[in-house]
Amino acid sequence: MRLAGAGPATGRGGRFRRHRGMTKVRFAPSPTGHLHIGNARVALANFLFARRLGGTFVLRIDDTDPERSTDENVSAILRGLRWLGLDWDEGPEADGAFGPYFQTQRADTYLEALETMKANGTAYPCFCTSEQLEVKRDAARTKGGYAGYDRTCRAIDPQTAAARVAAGEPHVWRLSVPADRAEVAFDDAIRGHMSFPADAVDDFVLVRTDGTPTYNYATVVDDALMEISHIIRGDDHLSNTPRQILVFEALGHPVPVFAHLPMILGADGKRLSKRHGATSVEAYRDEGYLPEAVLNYLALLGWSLDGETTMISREMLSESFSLDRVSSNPAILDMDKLDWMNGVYIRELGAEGFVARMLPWLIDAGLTTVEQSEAQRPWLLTLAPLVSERVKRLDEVVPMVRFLFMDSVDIDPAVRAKTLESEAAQAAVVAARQALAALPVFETAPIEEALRALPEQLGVKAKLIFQAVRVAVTGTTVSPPLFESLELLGREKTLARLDAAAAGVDDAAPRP
RNA sequence: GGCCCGUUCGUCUAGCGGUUAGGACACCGCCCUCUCAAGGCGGAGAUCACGGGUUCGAAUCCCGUACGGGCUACCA
Repeated sequence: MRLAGAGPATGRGGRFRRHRGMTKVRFAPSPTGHLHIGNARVALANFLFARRLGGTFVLRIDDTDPERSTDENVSAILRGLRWLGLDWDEGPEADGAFGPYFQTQRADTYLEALETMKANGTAYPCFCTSEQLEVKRDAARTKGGYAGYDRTCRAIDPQTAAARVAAGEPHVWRLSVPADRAEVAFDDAIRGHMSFPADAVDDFVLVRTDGTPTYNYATVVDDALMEISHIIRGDDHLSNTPRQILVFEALGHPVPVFAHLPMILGADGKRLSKRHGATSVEAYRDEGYLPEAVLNYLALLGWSLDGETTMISREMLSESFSLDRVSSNPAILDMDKLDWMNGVYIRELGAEGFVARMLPWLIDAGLTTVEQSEAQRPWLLTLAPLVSERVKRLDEVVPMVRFLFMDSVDIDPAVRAKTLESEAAQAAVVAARQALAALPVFETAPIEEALRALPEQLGVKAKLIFQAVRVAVTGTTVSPPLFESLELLGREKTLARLDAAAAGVDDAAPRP
């Protein structure tokens, strides 16, 4: 493989200096309005690679399409990255001596680089119109293998071409693929040796008629000027790599190391899209996933530490991530496993941590307020372990604890019929009410003691009694542990609900 | 069409010439148990896409085929 030194003469490539053995990677999303989960994984790989090697992680916004580059679209990307804790060393809202970090603000840079390529003959003007090209393309395709632009304008002699350009004739600038080049090859850090026939690379457009750069051109100019040492990206860019290598060489810049990550697919094996569920990182946040869980899960998608270890913290990842353990086949997002992992992280939060995470959800649901929660703090800390053990996602918390915050509960008629309307259940509710009313202190241990005495007293199965009380008090057949729940609810509400459960049945189905 | 990439339990993966093909999620059963979870124990689940080679020996190396994916734009 030819490196810069052996490449075309640079003429005046002074700005394209060699990177000095420093590890420097970049994540360069286009501002689509959200951070896609697949992109997040690319960002994570770059972040971890940089951390592992003590290198620099650059965030660059590849917004060659100014339409999309709104403040909101950009900040959505930044929010997503920050939520995951992927801090960048250089880029928007960070320091960096290589900015600006928005392609829309680097127009002059691309034109300047083009001068280098004009001077060393690696770029030439093309006057073909889009319509002409389309005709040519169709003709070539129906005939067989299409091999890109037919290089018509490359044959125009330089003086003539320069004159036409000077005369203001509309034109684009194309890369001149070296005629003597047989192949373009490189060693991918993940997939090994890659080789492409040079004639599979066409003289693609570098700069459009309107003077704006194309992606494959702009990104190379930026990677070169920002001294990126390793380009870690999705394998949808694998086929673009030979094109980009040729531009690096034309600019007289060393070619970075490439690493192409496999893509993430939906459950049906197709490219991930909306119908597969959440695709944006913020959607995962809104569904109650913890950033540390998403991060851990994402890291394991296409990468493994040893094939055994699954729970890996960000810190541990930063110490152990390596490209040679990235697999090269695409991975399907398994929401079940993500849910499981999220549950593990939730359980590891501890009471304090869990309260901190669930509080915004409670407030959002209108169950409490910031002010109230201060006073409720000890109560919330008691509640935390009862709930954290039973949820996989934070969005499950509100439905599970709602009964604790309401004045009364609604009971589904079918559930009521099944658990509360039998005579035994009615007797149990009444007996439980009496026993609980008589307790000197309304705490879990005495509550449990009182209720456990009931089965023998009444000659009824414990499960029937507990289930009746549970439904009466929580409104559902599934709830956090009963005795603890009653303490958290408090005597007053508990007794009121037991009364209502008895009365409710009487109203609905008066006994003879 | 052309050029590239990929293919180990349903899913994520370990494996890098000799293993009873290992682990995790999901699934099933048992235990624990006031429901649901969590936890513990056990189980089922992969002719390593297929066909040829190379080799004493192949999931591992080579070549084909099939299937999936990407690129092939004055999109990124």
